Amino acid sequence: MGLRERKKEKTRLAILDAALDLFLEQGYDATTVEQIAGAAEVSPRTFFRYFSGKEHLALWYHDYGEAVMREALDSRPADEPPFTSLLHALRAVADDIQELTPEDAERFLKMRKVYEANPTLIGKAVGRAAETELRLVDAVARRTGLDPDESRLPYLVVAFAMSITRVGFECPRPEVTGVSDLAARLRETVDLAERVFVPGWDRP
Amino acid sequence: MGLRERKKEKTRLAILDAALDLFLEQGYDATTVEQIAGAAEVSPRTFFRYFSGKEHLALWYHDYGEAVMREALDSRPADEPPFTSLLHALRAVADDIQELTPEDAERFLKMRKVYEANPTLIGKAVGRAAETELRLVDAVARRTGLDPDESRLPYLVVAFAMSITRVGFECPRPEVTGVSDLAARLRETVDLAERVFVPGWDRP
DNA sequence: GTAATTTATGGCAGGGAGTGACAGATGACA
DNA sequence: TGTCATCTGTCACTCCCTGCCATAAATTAC
Repeated sequence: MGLRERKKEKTRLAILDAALDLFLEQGYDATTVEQIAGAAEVSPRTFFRYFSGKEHLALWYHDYGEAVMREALDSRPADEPPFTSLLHALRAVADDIQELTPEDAERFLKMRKVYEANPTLIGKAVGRAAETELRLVDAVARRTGLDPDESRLPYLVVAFAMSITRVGFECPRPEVTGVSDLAARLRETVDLAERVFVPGWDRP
Repeated sequence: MGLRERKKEKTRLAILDAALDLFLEQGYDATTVEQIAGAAEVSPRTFFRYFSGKEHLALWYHDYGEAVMREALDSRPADEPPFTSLLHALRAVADDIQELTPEDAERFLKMRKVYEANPTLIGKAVGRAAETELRLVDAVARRTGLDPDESRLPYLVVAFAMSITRVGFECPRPEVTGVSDLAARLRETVDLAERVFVPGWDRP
């Protein structure tokens, strides 16, 4: 990796960390881009080159989570029922969270606190998740050979899987003290949900 | 109803209709609040007194839908399993859509077209739905006597029900030509979903 | 090592969203 | 009719975000 790329990564993290600290200190809404940029020692204009906006910061781990999930999905056998595949993908996400570097884990937990203090952010995150859903529907449709214009099954399968994700992540209590807690809760929710569907419901 | 209230309702609808037409004409993003206010013959400042922003316009029917759903939920027997109650509430929403006045039905369908042309709007709508979810979780927790801090069941029940709603409304094809189509599809999705859960899964 | 090229950064200008404050207009009501 | 409450428009302001251009830094070629 060249000096240029390393520098970019450093600024990206500087902005992210500055933002997280400011959010926790004085609240998400009360924090301006100008402040974040100032704390990270870049110009506001540069901030927008790294992040599309304040919201983008808050959704930082979503894009990563989606990538993990889609990779995991691709690695499942093609003839597996899609819901089963998605649940495995969710477990892969849980595993991945646990393997975050200490720095990333700290960022992750800080962001979680920001979410707890700003319920409207949850809405934005869920909105972002809706876009992920559309891509997953495509993936599931391709895997099953179903046409999403004809069958509502791919939509349902994905929507249910995302519900499980959301419930696993969102529930504020009991309090989460580390990424392991969170991973455990996600796994637990997957286990719980696994038992409530009639076997084979997700087969075309 | 006094003259004052009638006038307010008229302005509200004037703004809404002006916005819908502009959205369809030149796109949601390209339409400014100033234009909407101008077309509705009010000042921009007044626009913001009626709607918190452009987004609020797009979520106009959500608040109403939530109200319908919660009323329907309240009217179900308290000892009914919560998921069953929610599915009945969804059917109530479907019934309600069908009974919209022709004017409201037209607005509803126009808004749907705007959504189709602006996928990011779906995300915002889903985000709003997330707030609805939290309120429904409370309602379900109260009905079942479950503590949402202890059991993840209320969350799951509500999240699954909302998934069904979303799938029913969102799926763009086959094309929807009237509110009856939409109501039918919602009912259809509820019927489909009803069969995929193991009986009694939602009982504490 | 130096020159040429690519790429990141900062500053500036400007549009659009959204809000608070105040003055004037208009319906409500005695 | 006169008083009161409420709605409306104007103004000024902050913040978000983008396009544009000049500068500075890293990369590559020579």
